[in-house]
Parts: sequence; C-alpha cells; structure tokens
Amino acid sequence: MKDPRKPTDAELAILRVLWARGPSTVREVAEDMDREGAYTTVLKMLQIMTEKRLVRRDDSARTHVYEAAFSEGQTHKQIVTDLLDRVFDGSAAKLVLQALAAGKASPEEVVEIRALLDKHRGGRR
Amino acid sequence: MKDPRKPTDAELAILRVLWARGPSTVREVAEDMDREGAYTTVLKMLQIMTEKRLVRRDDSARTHVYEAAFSEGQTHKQIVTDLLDRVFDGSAAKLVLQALAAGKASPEEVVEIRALLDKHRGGRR
DNA sequence: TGACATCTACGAAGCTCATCGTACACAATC
DNA sequence: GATTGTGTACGATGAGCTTCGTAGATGTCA
Repeated sequence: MKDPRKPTDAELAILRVLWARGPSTVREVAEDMDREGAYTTVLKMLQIMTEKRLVRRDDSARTHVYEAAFSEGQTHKQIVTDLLDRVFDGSAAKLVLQALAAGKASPEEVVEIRALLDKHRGGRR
Repeated sequence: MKDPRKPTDAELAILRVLWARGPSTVREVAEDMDREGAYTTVLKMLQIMTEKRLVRRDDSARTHVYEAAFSEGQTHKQIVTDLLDRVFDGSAAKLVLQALAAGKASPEEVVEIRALLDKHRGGRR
C-alpha cells in the first residue's frame, strides 16, 4: 500500500462514477459503466478500494453504499504531483509545456490558463 | 502492446539514463542507476524494451549498444496526452490548474509558463 | 591452452491488477 | 416453506511488470 490516493485505471473509472453520482450502491455504479456483466467485478473492485481506503463503505444496511474517500480535485492533484515527481523532475513548467505541445489546449483554454496564472501569482505576492 | 510510447516506471528510469548518456551499453546503464546487483535486471528490461520498440539495439558488436527510440520530449508529450485523455477529460486547463494547485511551481516557473503561453498563442494566430 | 572475465539469453518467481464464476446469506412472494 | 431475486464474500485465473539466478557463448591474458 504505497500511496492510497493514486488510483489505477479501473479504480479511476469507478471513482468517476462516484464523483458524478455521489454515494451509490454497487448496482448503481455497475449500471453507470456500460460494461456488460461487470457486476461482480465492480463489487470486487469496490471491496478492494475499501481496503485501500479509496472509498468509504456504509454497510449498515444490507445493500452497502459506497462513497469516494477523496474529492476529484484532491485525487487529480495527487496524480499530477506524482507525475511531476516521477517524470518531470518536479518542474511544473515542463509539464505545462508538454500539455501545450500536445496541442490539446484550445484557444479558449489558453485564455483560461492565463487567468489561472494571474490568480496564482496574486496568491504568491 | 497498447501504446509503445507509454513506458512503465522501471522503463522510464532506464530511458532517463539513455536520454542523459546517449547510446549506451547495459553495463553503462546499470552503473548509472545506483541499484545494486541490477545488471541482469537492466539487461532483461532492455531486451523487453527492444521488443516493445522503446529502444533500438545495435548488436553488430558483441557488446550491444542501446539507444532510446523516442526523444524525451516525444515521450513526455505522449505521457501528458494520455493523462489528459484518461483523467482530465482532455482539458489542458484542468491539468494546469492542478499543476499549480499542487504548489510545485516556483514564482520563476510561473514566469516561464507565462512566456510559454505567449509563444503558444503566437503560434495559433 | 586453461583460467577467468564479460556478455547475452532465458526461465522462474513474486507481485499487482482486473475479471469473473461460484457459493452462500437474506428477503420477498406465492 | 419452497422458489426466486438480490446482495456480499471469496477464490481462481490470466495478464503484465519487475527481479534475479543460472546457463552458455565469447573474449582476454598469462
């Protein structure tokens, strides 16, 4: 159990549903993931994620209800921090450079990013 | 073999050495990674990475020489693109937001990022 | 040539992830 | 109270990753 907040791909797929739906049962999560016949898979994943403390389980009723233990923002931040350390020598600038170089930023987003920077610099003053 | 350009952690560690050193032998790579008694491990990794086309091998001499198949920039871009799609709904702005929120960006880097943005907008015109 | 160093190849083992089948508990319904 | 539906628990499996030991080929040097 290295870092409890760095979910795998399958875990992330489930977390996405939980973030969107809020506390949910296994059935609800499974149905929100188009996948066929995946009920027990989702159940098992949620059980494992409970052990890992990625989700919280309310098992007071017969049908358990699961809830993400960390917010989407916290998790994303954790993922980025990890990536920064692991791949980009901790340099946020390098990462942003690649994000832009990837050509996935629309002009609107560039404007948005600039606004973020303004806010950030403001906070640093 | 899903995406040949998305290396695992151990692969990345080796690629880092290759990017820094240029074409290298197994021994050279192994020595640049402090790890103890890792010679055959590095060899095996390089063999696997050759199969995956992550590195190129020159086996004309008895001692083979390995070279990264993709540049550091290409690889980083690939990693970021993947992350963007997998985690951030393809939104570069969300990713940058988290990078800044992670608090890993120094004031100097913020300046640097701003310069990048200027350049990027210029390219878009 | 014989001893030794260096190199590649290969297989096995331990691990995590992800998936699914099966078993069993409990509730509702007729 | 037997059947059917819905739920959890758990084990097995297969894939991929990483590590390392061992075997065997090839070069070096006294």
